[in-house]
Amino acid sequence: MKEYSNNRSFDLTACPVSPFAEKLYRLLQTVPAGRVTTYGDLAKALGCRSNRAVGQALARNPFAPEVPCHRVVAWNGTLGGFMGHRAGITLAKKKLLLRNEGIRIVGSAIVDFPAIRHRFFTS
DNA sequence: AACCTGACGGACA
DNA sequence: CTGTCCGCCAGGT
Repeated sequence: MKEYSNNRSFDLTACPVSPFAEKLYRLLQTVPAGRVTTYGDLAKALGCRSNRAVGQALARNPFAPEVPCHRVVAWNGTLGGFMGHRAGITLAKKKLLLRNEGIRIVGSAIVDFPAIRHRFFTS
């Protein structure tokens, strides 16, 4: 069963993760459907200077789709750079998930990316 | 502790 | 456009 006492909608009891990953997942959950974010944005918001560390944590995300890792795209709004996907999540499936949330994709690029890019820092 | 890996991002050929 | 290389750093072994 899931516990929500700490604003989490994933079960850390059943599947413990590192503090870094927990922070990341919780942050990612603030990205609403229909919006996307990037690895770099997540890293920056976490005060982490390694976007790779973010990607690594997302790659092992055991809480999909509660933790919407499919809303994380490359810095330039493309879905590419998805070399070596794991956990059976394919690029095609991500496209479907995103399109199901109203996000339009042409080729491997998100249409109107800057407009639907979620911003963690108010500006 | 040392080493390897990587769903990144940038630079370069 | 493609392919390499490198810095980044958390996590796994």
